[in-house]
Amino acid sequence: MHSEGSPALPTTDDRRSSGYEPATPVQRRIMDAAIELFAERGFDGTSVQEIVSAAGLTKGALYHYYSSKSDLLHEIYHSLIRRQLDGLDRILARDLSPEETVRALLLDLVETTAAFKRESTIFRREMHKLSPEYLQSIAADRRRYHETFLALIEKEQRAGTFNDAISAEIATYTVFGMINQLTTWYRPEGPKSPEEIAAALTTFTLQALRPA
Amino acid sequence: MHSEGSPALPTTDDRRSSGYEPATPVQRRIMDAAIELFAERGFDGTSVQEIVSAAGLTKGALYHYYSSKSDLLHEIYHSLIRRQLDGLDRILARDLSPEETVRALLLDLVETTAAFKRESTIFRREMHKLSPEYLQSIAADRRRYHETFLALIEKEQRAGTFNDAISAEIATYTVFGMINQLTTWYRPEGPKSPEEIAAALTTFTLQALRPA
DNA sequence: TGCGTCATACCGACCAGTCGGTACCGTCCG
DNA sequence: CGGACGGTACCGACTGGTCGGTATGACGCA
Repeated sequence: MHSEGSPALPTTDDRRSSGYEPATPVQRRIMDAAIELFAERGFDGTSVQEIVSAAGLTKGALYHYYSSKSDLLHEIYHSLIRRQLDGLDRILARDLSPEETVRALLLDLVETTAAFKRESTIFRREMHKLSPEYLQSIAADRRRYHETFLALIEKEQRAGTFNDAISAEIATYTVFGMINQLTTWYRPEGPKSPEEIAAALTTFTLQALRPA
Repeated sequence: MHSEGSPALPTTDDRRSSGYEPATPVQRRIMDAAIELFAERGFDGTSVQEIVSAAGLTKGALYHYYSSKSDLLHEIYHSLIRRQLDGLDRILARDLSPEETVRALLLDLVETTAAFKRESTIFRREMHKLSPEYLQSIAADRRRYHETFLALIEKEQRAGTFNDAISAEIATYTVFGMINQLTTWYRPEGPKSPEEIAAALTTFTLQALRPA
């Protein structure tokens, strides 16, 4: 159906596969400014001029590296999702017990969300602004995380180590809802460290799932 | 409308407290269009022209009833918050047991969020766009709900009927996070009714808080 | 007749994106 | 060794169009 240049989707030959950082200092400055402003004023509430001014550059520089304003948003989402999926795979590869897997996943989710709070905030607010095809790809990634977590709980319920009177689906939604909500109240300088938050959330979750 | 007769206690100050609806049909049409479009495209992503076109009117009509575009947003927030706080007060007035209070609160939150899904979505995404003074007032309302719920849990923990190994704060954040997350996955035509969702969430929460 | 209600026409500011141009680099030829 | 060459990085003025908001007046009902 696409007869000519369609929006660039993320491809597997990403040259920055060893890291998530932009290639040049100028790109880094642009992304930093964009993340800061998008998190503060929203995507539509931020003008390209504001971004480049904050970065101490001009529009020429931005459009030299990025094809559009949405391109910036795509980059932000992409690097965040990639980071989270990397965490998921890394933890699954460790082949821990279900309980320890839950603990490790929650820790990773909390730490990632805390460390990239602005990006997570943008993602939470502006996900719906993605182009349909891009949204589909991102949604698939998220679903994978969701399904993995759900399957983990359901398996243990069948084995009798988790309480099957609890809806695994609701439990999953609750956990991810809590993670998303983090961006609204977590403060780096606040009294609770990410580790403490993750520990408390894990206790809460495992306590709810503990057999009757 | 619920058949169970709420006595509709007329706590009337001069404002009409019996309903949250705009006074005139034209206002209703404007608000409906605004809610629909804000939920779909975001506040900044929606133009005033689009709102009045969708409502079959012109800008003259909108600016006759509302002072600005932000005013529409304020109205949406205000009626939603008022509805939720009314629910809170109504439930507290029933003086139920703590467990039943939790159950009733969660049911009301889920039902309200489901019934006003678009408004809740807008609220979740665009809260930060409120003017500082308005934000302060809305935040105070939210905090009241939060503090009430938190105090409820802490009181029972001291009484020994809830497990005090659980962080009451994390539990509260988790519950409200789940409610907020509802707007991203709840579908009126979906398999789970608001009542079922509320029941499952209540079970999950009370199970986690059950003494060791 | 007077006022609430709404339409029409319009404004200045600002928008994302473009384009001609420039400064500075390594490279290669003479 | 030097100077022409070409590519990358970036500048900043500009464009067509859209934005939220306003001024003014017509229409109908009390």
